[in-house]
Amino acid sequence: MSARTVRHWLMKNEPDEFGYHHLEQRGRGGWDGVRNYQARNFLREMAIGDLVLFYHSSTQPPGVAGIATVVGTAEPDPTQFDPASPYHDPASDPAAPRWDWVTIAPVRRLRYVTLAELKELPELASSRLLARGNRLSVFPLTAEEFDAVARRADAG
DNA sequence: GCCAACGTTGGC
DNA sequence: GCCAACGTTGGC
Repeated sequence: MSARTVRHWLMKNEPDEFGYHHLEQRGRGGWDGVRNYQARNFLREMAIGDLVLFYHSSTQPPGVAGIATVVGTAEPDPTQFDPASPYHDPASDPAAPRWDWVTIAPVRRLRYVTLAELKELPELASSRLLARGNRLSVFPLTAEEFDAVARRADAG
């Protein structure tokens, strides 16, 4: 038995670009476009079986749409080498790629939990999710934070 | 559309 | 190494 316990994460995306419904349609998907070193380093810490809250940002209202799980660990994000991609990074050396992605798959859709609801959860009061000025698109949650959101969704 | 917050870039 | 300028994020 592995001693490693499942870790919990939150990942943000704009639903118009890649929302939870897209993940459901495709079955699995590479999480491309992360171009922030701190977020990338979190991607590199992810292990298969880790659980992810899939958050919709820059939409009205923002909120958590579902649960996903990591099915593929970090590997080079191909969009960094694609000149046609908005995520193209000409400074990234193919011999030492700068940016990674992970592959995730849906676990279950949640009743949509809006940001306004998240702000009311005492378990999230000190979470990075609600921290002022937090713009990171990938970051860890505690199991307590993750469970509080799932319970809120299930409570209707 | 506005704006606060933050990361990155580049001149020095 | 500093820091001003600039670009991006993301809620409102």
